[in-house]
Amino acid sequence: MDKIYDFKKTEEKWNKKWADENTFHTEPDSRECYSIVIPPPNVTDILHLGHAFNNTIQDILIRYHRNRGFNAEWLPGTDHAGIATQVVVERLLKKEGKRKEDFGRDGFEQEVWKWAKDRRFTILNQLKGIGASCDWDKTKFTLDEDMSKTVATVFKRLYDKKYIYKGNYIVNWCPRCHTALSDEEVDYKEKNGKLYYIKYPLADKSGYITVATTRPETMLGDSGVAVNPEDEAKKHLIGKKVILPLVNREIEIISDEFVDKEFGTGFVKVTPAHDPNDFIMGQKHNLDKIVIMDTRGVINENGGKYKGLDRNKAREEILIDLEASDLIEKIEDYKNSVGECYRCKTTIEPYLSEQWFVDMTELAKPALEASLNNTLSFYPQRWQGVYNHWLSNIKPWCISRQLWWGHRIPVYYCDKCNTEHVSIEKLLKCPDCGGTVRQDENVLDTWFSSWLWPFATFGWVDNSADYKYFYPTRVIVSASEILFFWIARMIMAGIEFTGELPFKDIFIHGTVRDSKGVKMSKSLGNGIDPLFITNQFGADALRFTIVFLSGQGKDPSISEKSFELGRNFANKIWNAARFIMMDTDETAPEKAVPEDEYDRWILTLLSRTEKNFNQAVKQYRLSDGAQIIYEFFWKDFCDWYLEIMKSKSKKKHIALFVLKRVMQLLNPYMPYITEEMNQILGSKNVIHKGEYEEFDFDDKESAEKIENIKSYIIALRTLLQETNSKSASVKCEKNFLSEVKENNELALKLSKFEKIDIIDDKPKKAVAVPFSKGIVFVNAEQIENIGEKITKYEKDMRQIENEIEKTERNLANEGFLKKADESVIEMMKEKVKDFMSKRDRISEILKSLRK
RNA sequence: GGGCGAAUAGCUCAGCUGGUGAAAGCGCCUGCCUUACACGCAGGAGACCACAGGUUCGAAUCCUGUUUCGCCCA
Repeated sequence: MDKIYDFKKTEEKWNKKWADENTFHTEPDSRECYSIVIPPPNVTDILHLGHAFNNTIQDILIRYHRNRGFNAEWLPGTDHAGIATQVVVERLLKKEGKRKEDFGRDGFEQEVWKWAKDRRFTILNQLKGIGASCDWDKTKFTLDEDMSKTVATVFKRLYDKKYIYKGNYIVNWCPRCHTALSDEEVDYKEKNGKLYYIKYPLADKSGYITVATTRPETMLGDSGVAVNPEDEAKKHLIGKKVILPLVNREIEIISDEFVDKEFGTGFVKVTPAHDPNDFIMGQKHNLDKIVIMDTRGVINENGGKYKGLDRNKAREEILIDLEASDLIEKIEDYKNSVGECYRCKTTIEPYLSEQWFVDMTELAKPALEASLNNTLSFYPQRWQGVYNHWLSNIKPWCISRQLWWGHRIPVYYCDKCNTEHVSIEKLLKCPDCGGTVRQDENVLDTWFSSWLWPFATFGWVDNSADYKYFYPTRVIVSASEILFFWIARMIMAGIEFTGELPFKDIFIHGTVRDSKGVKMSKSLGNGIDPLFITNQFGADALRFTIVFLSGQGKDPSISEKSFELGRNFANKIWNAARFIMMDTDETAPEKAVPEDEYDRWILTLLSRTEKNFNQAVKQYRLSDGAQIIYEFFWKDFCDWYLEIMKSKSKKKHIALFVLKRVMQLLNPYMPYITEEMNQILGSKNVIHKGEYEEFDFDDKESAEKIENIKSYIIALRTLLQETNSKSASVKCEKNFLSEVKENNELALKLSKFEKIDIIDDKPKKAVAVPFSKGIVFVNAEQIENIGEKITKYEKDMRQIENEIEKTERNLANEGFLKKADESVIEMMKEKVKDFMSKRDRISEILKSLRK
């Protein structure tokens, strides 16, 4: 075996084997199943550290349960990502000097398919490289035929129930992408804008009022001015008319409690077709909704002389004209948040248009109920509140997008008999009159397919065997950003269409950040490429490190250097195994037969480790799980058990046994090296299909004994470092004498002293170090830094006395004795005893120092 | 503006329903190439658990307020 672990060789080997044997594919059988569906990455995505983190978590859960005999199914796939993909392809075409209109709708769709065909697998192939054990045969794409059929079926059901409807609403409109955006697709950014105070003359020529606005160009579409009914100073103007400047339209002053008296002048212009709040006000007061721009953001015929100007140019012109008529009172600097298209960063336009909506009211009710009665569990729990709050205030979902890439809305219009039909199959003729029909131009919001993902992917629409067996899934693993528009909606869809929750647990993990705590992003260039990490440190190292460093639901902060942690751990495992298997062809035994107290000690610790580990994974505390194994393996097993084994020339079967079990525990975190070790350790089965059996072993006495011996040896090592002497003395409690004698050889070897004397009498002048059962000394006439040592031990003394005092005060307290648990009182008594002997030891040391 | 969360060693953080002498990794200091591992070994320093009150026999842990930071919603 090599001195340094060669992860590349191992990873290549197992990746090939797993692929060749299609190891992770599974079919329904009699076992209990454990299934997860992947949050489908966008087809435009390439693997970043966030994906690596998200998928490592899922893989750990899947492999853990596969090891434990579940029929574990992890279904992979990708999302067609409507806008994102269309934008990418349009950009590519632009480089060739072409526009999508040059191809026509069908032609363009084909262009996108050309691009997406192989792209669908890019990120999934990258996932294979980090060990993701997905069932690749079941890979899905949201535009697969059966997925489309599911989407249309679901659309029809909701349409027939009248949950889906068409309506004129204010939506977020991107004039660049030329489509409506959902709230989630808009990024709001604080911007330094201006607040313009514009005078609107009263119609009766008795003066003017002043309105304040950040978007003066929208005045072309004003159909009212509003004041708060409680605004005493302005009350008398309600019902009066003003003349809208530049347009010369007469509009009314209305009252609405929605108006903020403190904003601007207290007069608010109302533009129902270009502002969401104004839209609501307009509905209430029956104001005209005047659309003043086209879908490209260019002023239309309702804008009079400004027609044909881009919205930004129109603003400039309007300000010049207002200025010329002396209608601008003042202009102030003003910070406001402006919405941008998440794709192309164009400022979005609130725009009145006809769109398709889903009324979510009824869908939300059972989804909320499932959370309130805890049928759904959130990890960490605090997300439950966020979820509940959102579902309690749910709004209609705008599902139409003016794109060419996606699921086209399955609605057909017959112009001959003026009817509207929804059809799952493509409709060619009007079912009523036989006339030709045309399909709705819009496609559906990408999330309209994603929300069906957990059941659609398993074949719900055909009521397949997979669907019946693998659905519902067990857990969804996701970041918090998509709790609402994906997770909550999947729950609603699951209940509505399958009558079941799509998963029981919701595991929300953090966002990966750089070492300074800044979110990793392409634009900042602070991202770490997971492929670079797997090249440099190995996939196991990548997986282990990222999970090790992330608390439950916490944002892990990570730099390239961080991954040394996982690499070093893999190397430690490799070398421990190399050492154990040196000069032996033994393989790991099925059963552990301990031969001495060292064996019983390490087996006790192993058993405790396994219990803690299983507990951690069950509660989704995966980072705890990693740390539990790390600590046991490195600190207990390598640093002590193997060293003891070396010194005492012990047999190797217990070491082999422990090593193999640790490999089994660790397999979900570091699949490659553990698989490799498992094979070297003589196992025929690959770990991930092995069935884990509980291991129980408990010998408290041996455990305690060895801990005391460790404490003794550590004290000797400290002493050696301080004195550089060859021989030491030990003075200890009587009940520890036999251990000292029996372990003399071991103590010499591990401490590197050449001789240790057991003494009773008080030492003369000496350097001393305390341990759990006594003191170790080196007699010395000259003691270096004696002052420092005295100061240190005096400090210790004060602390110990404080503790004793505190604890004794407790034990003397009636309230404590009455209310505290028996075990706690016992512990406190034990603590006082311990501290007292510790105090004695230190005072003895101080005495010998002061002589 | 409303809601949620965080604040523990130089850094990243653990500490589960109050009873621990506050844990770990990285970094730092000292000594080691001890034939498994320098991607290592041994030893050590370093934390009045953000601040102010309160509840309790007992608070890093529960409550209230303050400060700072983050996220979400409007």
